[in-house]
Amino acid sequence: MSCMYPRAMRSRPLAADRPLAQQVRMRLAEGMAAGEWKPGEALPSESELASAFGVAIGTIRKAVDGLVAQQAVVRRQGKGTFVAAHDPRRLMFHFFHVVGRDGTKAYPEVTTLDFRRDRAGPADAAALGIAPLDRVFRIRNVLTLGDRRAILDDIALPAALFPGLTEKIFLARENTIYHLYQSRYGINVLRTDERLRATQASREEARQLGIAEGAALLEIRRVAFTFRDRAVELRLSRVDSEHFEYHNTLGKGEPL
Amino acid sequence: MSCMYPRAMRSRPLAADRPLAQQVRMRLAEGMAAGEWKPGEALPSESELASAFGVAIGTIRKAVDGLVAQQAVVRRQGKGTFVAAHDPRRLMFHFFHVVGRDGTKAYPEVTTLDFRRDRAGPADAAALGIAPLDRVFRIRNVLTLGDRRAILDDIALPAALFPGLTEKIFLARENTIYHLYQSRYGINVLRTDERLRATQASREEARQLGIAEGAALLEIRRVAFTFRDRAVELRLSRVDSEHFEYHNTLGKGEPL
DNA sequence: AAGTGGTCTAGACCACTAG
DNA sequence: TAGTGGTCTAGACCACTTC
Repeated sequence: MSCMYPRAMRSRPLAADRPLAQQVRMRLAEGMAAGEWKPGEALPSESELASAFGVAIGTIRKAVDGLVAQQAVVRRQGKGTFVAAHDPRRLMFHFFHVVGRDGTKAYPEVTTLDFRRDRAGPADAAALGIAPLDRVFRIRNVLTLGDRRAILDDIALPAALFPGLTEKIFLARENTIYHLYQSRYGINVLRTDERLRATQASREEARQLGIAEGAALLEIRRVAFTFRDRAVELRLSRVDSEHFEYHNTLGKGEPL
Repeated sequence: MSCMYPRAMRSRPLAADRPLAQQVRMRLAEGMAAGEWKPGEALPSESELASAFGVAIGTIRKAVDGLVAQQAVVRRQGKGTFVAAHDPRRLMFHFFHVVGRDGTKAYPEVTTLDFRRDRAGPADAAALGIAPLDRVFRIRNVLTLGDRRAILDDIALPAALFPGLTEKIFLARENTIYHLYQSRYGINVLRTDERLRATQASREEARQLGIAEGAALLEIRRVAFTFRDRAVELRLSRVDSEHFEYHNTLGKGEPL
């Protein structure tokens, strides 16, 4: 006698034809994007999710595996599964690849030089996936690593994603800018796209970084994305290449 | 009545206490590192592996999942699981991140300027994990992208990993240098570590790249690793940053 | 003791590939 | 048609956390 093969959710209308686990993963991702579970909060337990979605617990586990691989959630044995929060290690992985040439790996200290409201130019709009003339916030920061000015950052944020943001709120943030994105706006950066090139310091750049005009600068143009590949930040970084470098490891996974 | 819980391999001596799936993955990785299955060849089928290792097929699948994530193997439905080969897409992912500033994404054409036997200096030795004065091969290449010289490469290879390599063999290679590593020496690059900084072209660099002395150069110092995190190549690249840039995406995984 | 994630098993059916 | 990987189920036991 053959076994029943109960296909849960078989009556779901929009269920595409993707594997169940992927469908579950997308539904969970949407929930996080919509703020149903905020960064740091716990998702329902796997058995709860299994009965809620009407699938086997193994399918839930596979779905969550995908979210873990994306670093969208973190599992803690005996406690639960939590929406990823920006602990320092996560920051290091996703955002901060600049290290001292001598091997130093300090966390940067940020000083904000300027904060203003503006409208997007054509290049900003293309990078951020918004319309030209849409509102943006522009921020200029200097990042210090170990008592030395290392990086000059120009950041552009689509104002639509950061309702009510003001210079006061921005400057009053407790931790990093990513904590702000996350805690106040529930925005979690999942992917970044970076383009690097070499330039030479302009007079103004040299002054603000405390280096010589014409010194070698490493320029990084980065776009950060959240759920649904929505761009949340455009950042132009200029790194003092005399004392710092960009470090990148490809092909991770556990050893062997 | 409770179910039996047959723990296969329970008598294995060195079986550490790692999960079964990880043990299986490591055994498979060792087999590939030892050349038991060479790049492009098929592994035994999952059911064969399951009975060979004495574990459930689901455990084999989990082990292979890990190898797939590492890009050490590729699955093909209906055909089998194959040791990764250096198709162009894989190359693009692991090795080649330089693109035209206008968005061009061509494959590079390589011209070898020099090939010689030498001994490792202290810096080479440290990067490659070998002893100073160990034998190395040194190669200088110029890479051309779309009719323009783009990159000047200085490569150092530990001679111990490339027995019998000669300039003649090196120059007679059909495809890329990675095809050579793979087809002749069974070496598969799984991980790379890259450090980038900005410099200015020396007189010789300028001459060999056909650019102006003092022009902005993007310098990439890369170490490539194979199984067991063994370093197989040290490469110093200098990129014409006027016309090209380095492109990097972090946090992949399927969308959403 | 109860609840959570972590690992493993056993076996079903599906989809693709080849002879 | 036979064999391969791809998906899903159902349920066992293990390890960690909290009360």
